[in-house]
Amino acid sequence: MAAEKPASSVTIDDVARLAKVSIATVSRTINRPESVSSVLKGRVLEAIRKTGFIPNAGARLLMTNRSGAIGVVMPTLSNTIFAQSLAGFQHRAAIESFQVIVAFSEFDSARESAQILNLVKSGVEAVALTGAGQEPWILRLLQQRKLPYIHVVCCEAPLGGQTIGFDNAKAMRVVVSHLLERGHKHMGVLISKTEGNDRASARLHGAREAIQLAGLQLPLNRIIETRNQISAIRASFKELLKNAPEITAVICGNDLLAQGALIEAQHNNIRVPIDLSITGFDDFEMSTHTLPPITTVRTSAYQMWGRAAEHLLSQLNSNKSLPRHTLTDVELIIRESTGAPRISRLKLT
Amino acid sequence: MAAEKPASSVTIDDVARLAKVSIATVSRTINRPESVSSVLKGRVLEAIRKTGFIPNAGARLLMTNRSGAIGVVMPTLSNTIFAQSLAGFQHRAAIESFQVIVAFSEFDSARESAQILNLVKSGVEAVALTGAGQEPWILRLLQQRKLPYIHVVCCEAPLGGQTIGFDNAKAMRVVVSHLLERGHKHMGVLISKTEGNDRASARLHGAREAIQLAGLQLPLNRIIETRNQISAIRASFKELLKNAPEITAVICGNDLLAQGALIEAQHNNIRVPIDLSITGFDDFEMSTHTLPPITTVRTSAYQMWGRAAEHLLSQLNSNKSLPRHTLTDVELIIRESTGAPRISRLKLT
DNA sequence: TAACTAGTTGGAAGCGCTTACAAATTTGCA
DNA sequence: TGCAAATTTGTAAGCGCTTCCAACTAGTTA
Repeated sequence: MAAEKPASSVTIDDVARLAKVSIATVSRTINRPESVSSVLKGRVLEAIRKTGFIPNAGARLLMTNRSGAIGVVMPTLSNTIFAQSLAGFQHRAAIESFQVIVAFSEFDSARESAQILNLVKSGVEAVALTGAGQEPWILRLLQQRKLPYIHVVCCEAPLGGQTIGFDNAKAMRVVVSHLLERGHKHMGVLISKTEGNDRASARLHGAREAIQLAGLQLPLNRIIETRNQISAIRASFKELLKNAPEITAVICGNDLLAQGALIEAQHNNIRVPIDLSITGFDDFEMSTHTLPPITTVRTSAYQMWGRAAEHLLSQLNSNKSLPRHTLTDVELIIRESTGAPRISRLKLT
Repeated sequence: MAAEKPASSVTIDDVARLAKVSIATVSRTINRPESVSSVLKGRVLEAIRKTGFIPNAGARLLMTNRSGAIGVVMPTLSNTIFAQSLAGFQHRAAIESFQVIVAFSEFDSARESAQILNLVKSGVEAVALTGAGQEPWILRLLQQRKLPYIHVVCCEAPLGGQTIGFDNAKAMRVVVSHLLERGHKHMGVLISKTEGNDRASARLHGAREAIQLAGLQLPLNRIIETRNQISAIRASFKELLKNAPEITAVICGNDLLAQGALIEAQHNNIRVPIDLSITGFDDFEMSTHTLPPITTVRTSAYQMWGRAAEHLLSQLNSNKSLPRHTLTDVELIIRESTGAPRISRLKLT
């Protein structure tokens, strides 16, 4: 009655012994099966099955420097868009059997750096980052270690980094153009906290630019920065209308904000778009279904992040150089939340 | 002019040489600094700083069998509740500097097993699983390898597994009780696909049980299983009302379904709760803000998953045994989406 | 002063794999 | 059939760490 070895400590030696081959042959049948004769391959496979052998991750990583894991850092999951993004990234990585280690910065650069550093320490082979606002030292560290990384949701990056995404400012300019075409002269902006958030900053900047280019004004009290939380958004929306009751359109930095704005409008009997136009950004699934559906910018986050993963993986699997900047399509989706500006004054309840 | 060593290949030897100590001392100042004299510690720290040394993850894992990573498998991120769940889990793990590797089963057991296996292969120290419907072989594999794992969002598990969560059936019975108290006699159920989803199954079962216990019926055509997608949910809601126009309340298996139902109701001029009551499950942030706000069950997913992480981590850090089953609080949150049943017939547009 | 303890430090042995290289075997072709 | 080439297999050398153990130092105590 031989003592059973705990499955967790079955090593390649055990398999080799059982299959009556050398450990090299076992290793080869796992990693390059075509280089092993079918007879031995059969014996080894059988032994692996019998023993429940799973190669030790540490030993493997030590020899190959391949952990099979890639990291991704996002600000948060409290906005659906990031859930979609993560899903797109993970799904693409899973196709090539890569594991995804996920970390959140909570819109804090220092925290982001720490998280990236932890990813490096844990041996990821590549990293995807949200936006391009990272602290330079951590990017330099990635470069020194030759760890492929990519900035997603943006189109330019410091230190010659790679990007995949679109021009946030430009996309927002398109939104404003649409509003201008509809005849709006007085607009307000609801945006995520811009500090340490280059996407939000760029979108705000794009909106301001387009408005000013049209010879109009965007005073500071028509720009409200707010948190990713419906109650906060509703309060901010109300504040915006109190600050500037003359506005006929509210430009939201993302669809979550637009949803919050729409909800608060409903609660105040403000009819959208008759009394007020509202625009979003990102195109949530939900934005088709709200009443009214929301005019927004489709950024295809799921696909974009999927391509980000693909980009990193192909860099790991080959040495062919890839385009430094990949632009993804964005599309203005005009729905019913935007219309002509109202004539009469808006009465707040 | 000495050739610079690429930062990625700075080893403990380089640090030792620069600090003029042995590699053992370097290792100790990293792992048990209290056992090193302050003089040498200073020299080593300085050398680490200068070289940018980061210990090789593979070598470390090989020696210690500690990867500093834990895995989590969820069905999807297409329901906000899982985004919250993942956030709770990751945040708790990050506190103890653990990395989180995330995988999705897409409600497919075979895929779930494969994902769990991949997690094991990549060296995670523990795994959190959604529900208890996993294939037995993969759970047995985890047990054989003595990998701590826990089933979340449920309260009993096969093979003596640990759980943290609540009784889904019981919670749903509470929902139905509420509806019964309001006087409802004819109810329908909108639920996620139950195949391979033990939480949805349990919730459905709980609803059916409570209804039958009240001497009422829940015919099969009043139960619609649907996907996590607003358009699908809306169609299912419509189907349900077509199947059984007599129902006065729709019990939804989660808040996403409830939101979809509410939206479709709005589009059909069905007044909630005057014409129809709707209940949810999970308590999204959004559910306070819909018109009307949704009666639901607060499951505190963020906290629950945070505790799941905590549970696993404390198992890794000590050997003290923990309670096999941890029950979390659930609470019926009564809001305005439930009222008395209507008297007149419902007219569908 | 010698012997002993407690606190530091370094030498060296692996951890479980992959892979270069050599050895053994098979195959192809004159 | 014989010999070179091609294929398959095994031996053994690490990968970069952690940690056991022995050696050394300094501080007590007899």
